[in-house]
Amino acid sequence: MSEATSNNFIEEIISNDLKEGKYKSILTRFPPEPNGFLHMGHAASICLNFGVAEKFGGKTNLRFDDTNPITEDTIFVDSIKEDVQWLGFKWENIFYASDYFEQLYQFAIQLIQQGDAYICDLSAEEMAKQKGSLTEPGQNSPYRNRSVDENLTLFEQMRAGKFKEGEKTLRAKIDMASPNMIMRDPLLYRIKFAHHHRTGDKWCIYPMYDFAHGQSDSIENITHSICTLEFVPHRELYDWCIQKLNIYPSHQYEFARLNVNYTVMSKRKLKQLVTESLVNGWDDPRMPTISGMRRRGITPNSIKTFVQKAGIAKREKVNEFSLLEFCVREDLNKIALRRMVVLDPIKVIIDNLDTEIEVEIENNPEDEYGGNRKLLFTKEIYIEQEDFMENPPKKFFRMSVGQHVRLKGAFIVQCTSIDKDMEGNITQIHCAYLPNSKSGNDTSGVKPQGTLHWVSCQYAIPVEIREYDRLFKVENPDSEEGNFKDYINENSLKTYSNAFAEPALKEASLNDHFQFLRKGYFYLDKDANDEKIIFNKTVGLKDSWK
RNA sequence: AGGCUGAUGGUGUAACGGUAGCACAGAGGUUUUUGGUGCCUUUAGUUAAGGUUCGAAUCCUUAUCGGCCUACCA
Repeated sequence: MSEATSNNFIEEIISNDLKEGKYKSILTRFPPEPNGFLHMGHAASICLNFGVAEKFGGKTNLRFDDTNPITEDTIFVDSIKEDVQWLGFKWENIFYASDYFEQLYQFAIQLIQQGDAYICDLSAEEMAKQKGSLTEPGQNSPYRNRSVDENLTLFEQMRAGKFKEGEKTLRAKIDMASPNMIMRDPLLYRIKFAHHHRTGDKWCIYPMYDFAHGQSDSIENITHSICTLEFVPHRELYDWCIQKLNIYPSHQYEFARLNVNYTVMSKRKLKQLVTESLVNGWDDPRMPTISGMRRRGITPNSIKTFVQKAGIAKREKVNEFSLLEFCVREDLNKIALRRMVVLDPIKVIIDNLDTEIEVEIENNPEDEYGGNRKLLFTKEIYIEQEDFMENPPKKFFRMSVGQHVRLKGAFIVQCTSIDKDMEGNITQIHCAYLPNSKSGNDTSGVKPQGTLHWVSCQYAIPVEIREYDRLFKVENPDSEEGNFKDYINENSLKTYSNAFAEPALKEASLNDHFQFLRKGYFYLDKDANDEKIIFNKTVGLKDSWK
């Protein structure tokens, strides 16, 4: 099997670096901040970082970028670990930026000693004012030329808690006229009297992202530090720090974040949906979070395939949700156990049947070793309301008076009449079955055009089915006028509380993925219990009938 | 406006100066005891204008359009 898949531009860079002997092996890292749950965009980053390492025989560290104690928490650390593992990746080491706080502090001292950093007394507002604009240079801070000794003393006092929050900062001395705003004497350290999830109250000064990330990469000897496009302007500072400190030269490469239409992919917005109860938590099956997708029944394989098909490039892009659906169906079609569930039932009476007849149906036609299961065909069954029409259009292959249909795995039936209530609603349907049409032994010669799924009224178990639609009404909520929440699809959750499932589904577990025949792929909800069995619809089947 | 960055069918992605290909979506057909799956066919593209070259999606120039950057967030 010749590997024909071409490299993406990151893999191309790595491949060349390896070829030129720049590195003997590569080391990447996935660097989430533990302040929220991972989403599809993170999945892309995970697949990229771990994927290139696997592809080129390297390793990947999981590193928590925990330099802002205000927002970070161990519950996020735990969920992130779980999600990465669930996707099927193994990290070489787990590190935390906070592991390096002492080392980072020493790096800061080195910068001060070299005259490359200074303590600044400006407030946030004053600093912003002096920053200049995109077209105008900024002004130097009046504190820019403090002596090395004074800076050293002040920095030591900052660490010792001698100053209030916001009173002093450590700044890099670079260039207030740089066309790159990031390089206009950026903040390196700020004072925060906050409890850190790992270092506790040991520190009251914390490094900024720009002073922590590159150095952390360098300390770990990361060869390729892969991040998203918005960090492009930070690369100049990333390189500046490494060069001034004269430490291991990790290099940063940027790719376009992954977006999917009809949803949002920013931690901030997802958090808003959760805190304002617009969805039912981070793992709501409508959320593009890893935990939401897991709960919905989307498999790690299909996420990986999707990310792979979506590709890695440098231009902003929005992928179609239908590509994800395709990947999910492709995976689930091979592994999902076939079962019959009637979501919206109507009763059918087989008038000429007075016994129970055992029938056998395959568990998965795509799996020759999948085996069969037995079901009882009984006098009273449920079918889907939408599978019957009193006045059918020409191409309606389902049930209508006089028409023959096959009941999956059982018999051919012919509808004889319908009962209605006072208001004219159909209450039940009468049929006659063809005794010589049993599935597998059909000698009736009748060839119905349609096959319906069904459950026995007597043996079916009640279940709740939750069906999900897109979370937003517009393709790209981010680029619409006004607030993204104005475009929420208020009908994104539809609950069938009256559904009936074949008995085998009593044994459903979180290890099983199901295809409910003619309806779609379904997955047991984690909140289901013995009293209430709940299934989430993962994705529907392709439907070529309108 | 300053800097950085990008532009290939509806969407996403290849082609590394030499036949614009693949996937999804769409359309049509075929198979089928799931209107599923499989299989077959098909529609549709190099932002624009110049230039270099035997030959340009690719190199050069200009234009146009998009994204990002002025948080004591990451």
